[in-house]
This record gives sequence, structure tokens and C-alpha cells, in this order.
Amino acid sequence: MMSYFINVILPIPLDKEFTYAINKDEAGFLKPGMRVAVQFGKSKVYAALVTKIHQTSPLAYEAKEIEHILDESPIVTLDQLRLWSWISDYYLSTKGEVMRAALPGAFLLESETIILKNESSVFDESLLKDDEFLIYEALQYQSLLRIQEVMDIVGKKSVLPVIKRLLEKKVITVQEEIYEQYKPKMVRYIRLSKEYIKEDSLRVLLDSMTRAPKQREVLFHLFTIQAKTKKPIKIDELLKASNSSAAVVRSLIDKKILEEYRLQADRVQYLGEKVGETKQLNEYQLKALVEIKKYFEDTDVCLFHGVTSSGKTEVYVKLIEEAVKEGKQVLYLLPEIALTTQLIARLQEYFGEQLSVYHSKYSVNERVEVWNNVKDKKSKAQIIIGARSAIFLPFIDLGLIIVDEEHENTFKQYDPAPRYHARDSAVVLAKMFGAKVILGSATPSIETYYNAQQGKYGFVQLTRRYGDVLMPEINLVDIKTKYKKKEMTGHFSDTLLLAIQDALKEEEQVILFQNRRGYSPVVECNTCGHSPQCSNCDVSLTFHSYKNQLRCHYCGHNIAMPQKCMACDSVDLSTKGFGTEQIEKELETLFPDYKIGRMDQDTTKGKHGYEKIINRFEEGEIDILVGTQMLSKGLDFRNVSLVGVMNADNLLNFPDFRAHERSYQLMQQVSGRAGRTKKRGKVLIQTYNPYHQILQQVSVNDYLGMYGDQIEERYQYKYPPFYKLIKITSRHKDYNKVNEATDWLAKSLKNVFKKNVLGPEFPPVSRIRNQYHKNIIIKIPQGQSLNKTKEIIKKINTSFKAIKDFSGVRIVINVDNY
DNA sequence: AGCACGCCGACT
DNA sequence: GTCGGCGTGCTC
Repeated sequence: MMSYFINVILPIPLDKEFTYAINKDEAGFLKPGMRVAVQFGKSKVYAALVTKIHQTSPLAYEAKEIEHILDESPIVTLDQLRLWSWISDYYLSTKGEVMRAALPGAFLLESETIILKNESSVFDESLLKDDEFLIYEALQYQSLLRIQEVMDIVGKKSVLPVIKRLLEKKVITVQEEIYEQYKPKMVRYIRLSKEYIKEDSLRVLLDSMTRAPKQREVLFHLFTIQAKTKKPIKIDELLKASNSSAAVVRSLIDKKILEEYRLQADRVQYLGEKVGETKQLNEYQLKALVEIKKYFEDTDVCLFHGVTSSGKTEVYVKLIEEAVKEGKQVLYLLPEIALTTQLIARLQEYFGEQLSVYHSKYSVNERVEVWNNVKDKKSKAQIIIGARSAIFLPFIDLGLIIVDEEHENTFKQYDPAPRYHARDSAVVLAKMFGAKVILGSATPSIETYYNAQQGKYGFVQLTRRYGDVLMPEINLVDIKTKYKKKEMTGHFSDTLLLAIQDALKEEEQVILFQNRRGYSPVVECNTCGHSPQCSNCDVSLTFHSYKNQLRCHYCGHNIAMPQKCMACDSVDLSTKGFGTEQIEKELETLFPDYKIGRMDQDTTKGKHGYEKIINRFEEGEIDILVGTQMLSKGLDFRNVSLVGVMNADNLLNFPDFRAHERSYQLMQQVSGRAGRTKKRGKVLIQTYNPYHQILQQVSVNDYLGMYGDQIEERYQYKYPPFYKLIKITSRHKDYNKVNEATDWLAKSLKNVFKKNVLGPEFPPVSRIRNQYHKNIIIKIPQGQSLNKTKEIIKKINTSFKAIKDFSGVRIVINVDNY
């Protein structure tokens, strides 16, 4: 007899595919990309993804049978599986991890053990121990118990031994309950029963209803609605229109005059009309559009470098329009944080129902719906706007990808693996479809700009702001001298204060940027110099005056602000450094007649916290907005005439080879918020070091100068784009173990890669959540094979894992960790 | 990842 | 003595 098997990917971080047995019918039905529920290990049930159907019986073990099939048709396309493979190979992660990141949560099964009474056995109650009896007793009242409930009953968290004993004594039975999380939303509709559709039978009916005026009225309303629209009529709609109660409709249904039916409804709906007509481009935008199209004749990727507020979006819109006209799907990628209602609303104006949004703020169900719409190539999901995970959608016929704010580092996923970069993955994705890619930015990343310079990417510029608004005037304020001359009030120079006053007088708004939240990052005792540290991490606690507490920004640990020094009991405590909260406080005293707002992680927590603040600012309810880098992302405020950077130095002094590039981008982006209308905006940057090259370049908008310096430095010091980087981090709670482990790793790596291995070195914060971290960086020169390098790293990692002394040391490999 | 098995300290 | 801590190894 022939046996059949499938290979599956499980959504857990294992590199292997697993083999399960299926029967002949299942073999005929299953296709790669479909999900099956399988038992894995003793009790867990997972949704596994089929990659292959075959007849090769495994030799070393007996394959388990699958539980059941979960899909009618594949939910994942072959193209997606290819992208998954690429991502797992390139970023050295497992397929299971990619699967986890790629599928909307609702596609992953969750199983839960439930405990039931064993009805078919008799046993002696007196033989039960205390906790066993408690569970037994609970089952007399409740038909089933969940693990969580058992934990509550016995009051401890390790309940599996008890359950096992009860199972042996045949007191209970257990079952694995599987949830499929996605439930289509059903809406109740109403229609006239078939018998009454003919006019004469209807008349008879209406005549017979003289004694039920309410019901008659409902019927009349049904007809009126029907006359107006051909669409199915919702019960809710009818109730509202006829202003009657559900009971009336109920009795009509009971009498079989009306008929209720259910239809699957779309959660993702766009209410509103599309304007249709897209904006006219100005001559510069038009020129850019023509150039992009020219490049697309023989290049797949094009960098679109347009200064802030130059109207890049309108150019995108034209390109999208054309792709849509050809029946192609379009993906518009944005950093999570820039996915604001502002931008979505703007695009909806152009594309109406053809646009779908996909990002983590959306519910699991909504995401499944977008997923399915893309897979079925529905027109309502022809254009997808989304954050990085949108690259995982099941595109069928992708024609264009736009990566807006291309330089943003949030396109790179940092923590759970796969540590992929959505921009780079998007280029690979596009290639699979022969689609085109636009990388757009006002401050392109060095690598992308380099690729464009090398002719690898097309390159189109837009150097004028839309409507010929002038670029803001950027001035540097030397606060070192200001402090000396006593021209500082708190953290404000007189120059900045004056500018704020002027702006407020003109009824214009002000944005102040300070890239640090809280009140002050360090609290210090003036007597003994002690400053409170986090007990789990190697950092000082940040003082948050609003809640009067000290908080760790790495692990969230917090304590009440102490009244006196914890080391010497002195009451003479002072704060060092400053964050957004302190600026807000100072402003409140300096400008008591104006409304101050603050935008940082602490004030934008709630579901709509972010939007609320932005709306208030837009409506003019806030005059001065203080915030962290959240402010720099794609926001479009009409009435801001002044932007102040409170302190540029802490950006520049960041210990990272990209610190300068990042600082430039951040300041340029923040500056771009100023003066988006006719009047020329003003930007003031406070710094101790006004002669810093980067600041000079920011002040005159010299991107090219910055690029030139940076690319030179990257070349000198062997950094990207000339060298690729892979970072290997070891983590463990034991300091010595981390040292030994990284030393071993570094030694093995240096054997092969010699001088191109840097470290091991502790990061600036070496302990987070009681785990020590230590890094090794591998630099890969251009001629060196990436694949071979990764093979070697994998091998070394495998040998490492085999060493007993290092067990428990977690290794994190991060490819392109920038 | 989860989960079981297995070996050691601190409590009824 | 047992309970519960977590180190170790396996899962088709």
C-alpha cells in the first residue's frame, strides 16, 4: 500500500521541516500553502503550513498523522514561500520564525487543554489528596475546567503533576481544544419570503394585515428601501427606518412573511466618496514623474530624493494610478509611526475603496480580511498601505512598491527574529514579480544613495517645495556661550525664547524637539554622588515628575521618587540632563497664557493617544508641542512657523557608526515641519558645538556634503555600503558566562575572518532585564561570498551549542544590523 | 518555543 | 521525606 506524507513548517523557531502522515484522499486534496492542524510533542496542537506532498517514508521515526485540514485552498502562495526562504536564508532565521512574522495572528492556531470529569469510572474519593479533591469537587459544579482555572483552584502554577495523577486515577479526562481565531463577521439581512414576491399574493397579504398596523408599516418601509437601493437590506437598517422594535420584525419572520439571512460582512470598510480626480502636478513633479518612468524602462529600483514638503506623495499617486490601471497590485510601505490617519485619509481621497490598510494596530480579524482580499486580487485591496509586515501579504500580481521614508530604521525588525529589513526585502519581493520599486526620502540612507550613485538604482530629485514655499531658515545657537553670558533661562536660550514669543504673537505654532522622554535621565545626590540605578539593568533611572517616580526605560521597572539619597540619606538631590517633561514644565512657567502639549511614548500610549494629540495640535488647541522623534515622521502641520531643537549634541554623540547620518536625517526631518505654507519657516538648533560638521551641513541643507563625508568615513573604516555587517550577541544572566562564551565565539570567528571580527565588546547598556549582553561584529568585504560567510557562522554556532559550559547562553545573530 | 524528565535545596 | 526550582534534550 502507498503511504502519503507532507512536509510542514511549524510556527516555532526550529530550522527543520517536519513530516506528517496523511491518507490518500488528503494527499489528493492538500496543496502547498494550506494549513493543517498537527500535534507536536506531547500535547500542543499547531497550525502547520504544508510545503510539500510526497511519498518518501521517513526512516528514523514514524510520522504522526495530521489532526485535520484547516483550509479549503492555499492561504499562502508559492511566491510567498519563496520570499520566506529568502528571508530565512538571508537573515539567518528559521522558517518557523518567518511564518510567525508573516501570517496574521488569527491564522495561527492556539490549543488549550481542558479538563473533564471521567463519567465512566468509579473510584474512592477518600484516596484523593487535598488538591486532587479540590479539582474533583470543582468538576461537580462545572462541566469543564481550563488550565488557568485549575491554577486558581489549587493556588499554584505547576498543575501538570496534579492533573497527571488525576488522569492515572481515572478521575478526569483531558481534551485539547483548538481555536481558530478568525471568525468572519456576519450581518443579519432581511427579505420578503418567496411566496409573497408575486404581486397578487402580496396584495392579499397586505389586506389581511389590517389588524397588525405595526407589521404593515415595517413592510412598507422595506419596500421603500428596496425601491431606493438594489442592495441587500440589513435588519438594523430596517428597524431604524421603520422606527419599530425587533419584536415586530421577529413576528413577521415567525409568520414566514419575512426571511432572515446572514451574509459575511467586511470589517474593513471605507465610508466616504472618492474624489477621483488626482491633483495636477506642477512642472517639477511632472518632470520627476517622467524621469522615474524613463528609469523604469530598464531599472527596477529608483531612488526618489525630494526635499520635505516637495510633494512626493502626488508623484506616487500618479504612479499608483497607472499601475492600478494596468490591473496591478500596489504596495505602499511606510514606517509604522508615519501611518497616520492624515496620510491614509489623503490617499483615500484619491483611491477610495481600492485602498486597504495593513498594520499592527488593526485587529486580527481585519488583517485576515485584507490578507484574503489581496490573495483573491479583489479590487478593494488593490492598493495596500502598510508597515513593514505588509511585505508578507499574498500578492498575486504586484506591479509597484513604494517605500516611503526609505531611510527610516523602523523598517528593520529588531527583536523577535526574523530580523528582516522591509525595504531590502521589498526589493527582493518586487523582483519576484518583475515589479518596480520607488524608494522615497528627503534624506536618503547612505546605502541607498550610494546604490543610486553607482547606477544600480535610478535617481530622481525634487529640489523645490510644493507651491515654491522656501526651505526653512536654519540657525545654530551656541549655548556654551549663552550659558557663559548668562543668557539662558532654564534650557532655553534668549534667541529661542524670542523666536517663540514672535511666533506666538503671530498666532503661529511652535514645535520643540528633545529626543529624550521623562523629566531627567539621572538623579544625583549632591553629597555623595550616588544616583539610583535600575535593579535589573545597567542604567540610571529616569525621573518622571508627572508620576513622581523613577523609571527604567529598558525594562519598565519603577520606584517612587525617594525623598532622600538612598546611600547617604542626604536630602540634597539634584537632576542631571533633561527630557521632554522638563521642557514642558519650563514652558508652562515661561508661557502661562499658552497651551503646551507633549508628545512622547508616555503621552501617546492609548489606542488613539497619538491621533488625539495630533488632532489637538492641528485644531490649534495646542500652541507649543514638545516631543521626541515621533514629531519628525510624516506629519503635515500648516501653521507651524518655528521648530526648535533643544539639544543637538546628545544625538551626535551616540556611539554608532550611523550616529551622524541619523542626526542629520532627524534634524532635517524635524526642520521640515516648519513653514509649510507661504511664510518661510524658522529652525533653531541649540548646541554646545556649533562648528560640528553635521550641524553646519544641516543648517545649509547640504545633503550632498553630508553624504560625501559619510561615504568617505565608511570607506576608511570599513562600514556599509562597502562592508556588510553581521552582529552576534550573546545573552546570559551570568556575567562570566557571557564573557567566556563571546571569547570562544570571537576566537573561532577570528580563525576564519581574521581582522574582520570586532569585539567582543559590551554595549553601552550591558545588562538589561538581568541579562548581560556582549557583541561581536563581523565585517564582510565586498568580494567575500555572503553565503559562504553565513555557512561558516552557522557552523560555528552549531559547534558552540554543543559545548555544555555554554548551554543557556542565548545567541542572537543580526544580519545588516543597521 | 513548549514541555517532560531529572537532579538538587527548603519546607509541610 | 516531598515540593518545586530550573538545567537538558527532544519534538515528525
